[in-house]
Amino acid sequence: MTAIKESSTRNFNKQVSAISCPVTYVMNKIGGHWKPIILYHLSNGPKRYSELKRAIPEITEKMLIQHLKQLQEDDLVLRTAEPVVPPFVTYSLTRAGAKLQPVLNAMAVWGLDDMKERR
Amino acid sequence: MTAIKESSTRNFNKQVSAISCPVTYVMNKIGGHWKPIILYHLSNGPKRYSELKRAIPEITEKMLIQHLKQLQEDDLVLRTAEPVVPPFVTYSLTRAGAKLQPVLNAMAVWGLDDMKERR
DNA sequence: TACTTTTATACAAGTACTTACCCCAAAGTA
DNA sequence: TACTTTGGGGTAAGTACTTGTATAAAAGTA
Repeated sequence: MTAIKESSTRNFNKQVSAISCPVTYVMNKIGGHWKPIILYHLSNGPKRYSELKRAIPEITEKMLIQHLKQLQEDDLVLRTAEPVVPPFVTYSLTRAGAKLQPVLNAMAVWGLDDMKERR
Repeated sequence: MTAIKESSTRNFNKQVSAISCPVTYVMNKIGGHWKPIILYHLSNGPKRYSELKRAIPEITEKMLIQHLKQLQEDDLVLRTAEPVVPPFVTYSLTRAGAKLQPVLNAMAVWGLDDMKERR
């Protein structure tokens, strides 16, 4: 799962900066390329793993799983597995994750507007 | 400047996905750890290079310059240099950059709230 | 003269992110 | 029997991100 050194200079810096800058705090939680995209797709309601995969065809399975795990650890996403075969796993937003909606919406609005302007 | 291969699989995927998902489009422009942070600091008004450096002590000069350049290329940030020695360079948001304010504000609001909840 | 200031650039090395490919369980279906 | 389905795990290799250190110009200051 690509372990991240707890004590790297990098990690330390990111943690320090999060204390004083709220945007830095947010980026530590949902930064990176895929997380906001995953959260955006989940904001329309819970989805199965395979549905997410279809909704975001460009992401590899590895990345999808990895980010879903990190989002679980940060308590933004909830994983619900039913013990059947083949597996039936559903991902949904937690309360904290649901609160990200205004952020994701603001992003989507800006994105659509910017795409239009540059056309 | 760490050239990025135009034709990497990675790049291709990111471009493809941007077409259908507005959040993906946004992440292609302001994704990564530092860009939103830089934009956030510039949203309070234009700043000199050295002011940005002081405002974000955890970023290295390399990263700061590199991201400022990319933001210029994406037409989100404007660089204004006065031809004096020592140099006097000011960075400010473009019109498109200024429109990101709702996004950055939504982030800040969520961050402050989440920090409070988890205390 | 030597040191400081500001805004960078260049190169090497380390760390993280992403892809590519192969593997698995256990029930259902051909 | 053999193949399909779902939700992953493991490893290696490639690519990008980040740091660290050295370097520069040209005027002002000690």
